[in-house]
Amino acid sequence: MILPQAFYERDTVSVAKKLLGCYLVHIENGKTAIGRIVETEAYVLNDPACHAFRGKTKRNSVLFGSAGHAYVYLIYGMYYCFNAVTGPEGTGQAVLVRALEPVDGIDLMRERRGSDELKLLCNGPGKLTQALAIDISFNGLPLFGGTIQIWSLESLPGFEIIGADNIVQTTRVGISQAKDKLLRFYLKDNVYISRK
DNA sequence: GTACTGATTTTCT
DNA sequence: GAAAATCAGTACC
Repeated sequence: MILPQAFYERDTVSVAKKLLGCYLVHIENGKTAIGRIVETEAYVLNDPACHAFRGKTKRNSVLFGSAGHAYVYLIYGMYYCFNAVTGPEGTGQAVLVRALEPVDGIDLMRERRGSDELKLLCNGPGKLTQALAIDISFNGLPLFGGTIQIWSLESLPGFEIIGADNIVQTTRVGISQAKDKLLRFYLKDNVYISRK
């Protein structure tokens, strides 16, 4: 099923954990690329590392919109990061998707990434946007019915339910503010995460 | 194996 | 002018 908008309206940390094991799907001109989310980070209220912390700007305006939309921005002048807006509208919170396990459209991902190595296709925020061809034009698009969607397959037989025992909680990557907050989550023992 | 560097643009000080 | 939610390549141990 496609995760409904209400899924994203809950608190950001819960959404970050619940997104683990879900599937990020990009369908474009009949070409499909799907990855299983294995690593996320929460950017929350009163969080100096969150782009919304210093108020609304042109770049982060989507963060202050309603939950369940994509927040995409350019980082270090060359890579895009993909987030899902969370929480009550206007609070400026989001979950950053940091790594995917390639599931479908793998040859397409290899082509876009210029690499054959499965483990290197989506194991980082800049890499997964490249593999799924996500760029700034996706900023603000809904995740519940557009060209980019997030699916949960938990209710189907044969798909693993992710519990607390399978989630590792640790500190976020690449930030200098609020370094000590434990707001990064990844699937235990998964080889497709960006780093230990 | 780890460590450092260049690429490149938006944003804020 | 500096820093930023990064990555790939190179140098060196």
